[in-house]
Amino acid sequence: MRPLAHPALEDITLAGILHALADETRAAIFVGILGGGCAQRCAAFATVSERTVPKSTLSQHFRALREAGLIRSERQGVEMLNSARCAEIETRFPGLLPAIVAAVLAQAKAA
Amino acid sequence: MRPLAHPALEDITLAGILHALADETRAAIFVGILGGGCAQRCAAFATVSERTVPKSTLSQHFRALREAGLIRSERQGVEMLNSARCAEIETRFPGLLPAIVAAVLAQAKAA
DNA sequence: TTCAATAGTTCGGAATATCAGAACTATTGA
DNA sequence: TCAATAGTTCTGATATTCCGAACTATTGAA
Repeated sequence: MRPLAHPALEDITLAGILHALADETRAAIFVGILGGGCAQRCAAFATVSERTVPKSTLSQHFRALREAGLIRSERQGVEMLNSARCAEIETRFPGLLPAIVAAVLAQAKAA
Repeated sequence: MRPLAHPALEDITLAGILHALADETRAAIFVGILGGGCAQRCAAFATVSERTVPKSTLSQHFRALREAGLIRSERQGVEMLNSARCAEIETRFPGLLPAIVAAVLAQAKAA
């Protein structure tokens, strides 16, 4: 288990962000973390959009979000607390995350 | 050569858009089409960001953008004219494309 | 201290997507 | 009719993604 890799702000790329959020499950997880108010455990998303996500898949989704720079993960005892790096990303790509989150919510509402 | 498939507005998904634009080359093409003022031929992007894109790859990129609903392609004589479906998408996901385009430009400027 | 339980991670193989060269199709102008 | 131009499709190599199984790390008992 290698230590968690979080890219520095200047290493976060637009392509990385878009790729990470292009997956419906990951987008839902990210919005869930954002909307949670506080840092969220991975297991909180064992079911997403009424679909069960296998543990290994879930772990890879979190890794993808982490490596894209979208979330920060810190071990807290036996679990992992994940929070969104919104403020940082806002300085680099102003308005990007709010627009994507709004689109996620708009689509969820439409469905 | 089957007829060109353009999704209806209601069939355009956020995931599709993000996936299409998560590729640097495709994002550059899309921004180029947008910034061109008029519809652009595919061949106009034979080199993108100082890199040569093989014809077949270029064709697949245009197909990806088309199937994501980002562009509309119409044959005009021997060539293909591509235009962005911005206005339509704006009604479905307000603010999304402007934010992504701004991010593409911001990142291009930073590099 | 040892053990079991919990939370995530990594490994491995099958399914899937992407890239680019080669061959193909469609349109136009000699 | 033919050649030239602009894209598309086919194909095989390469790279990703998914998920079950095995693994690691932390904690709270017994």
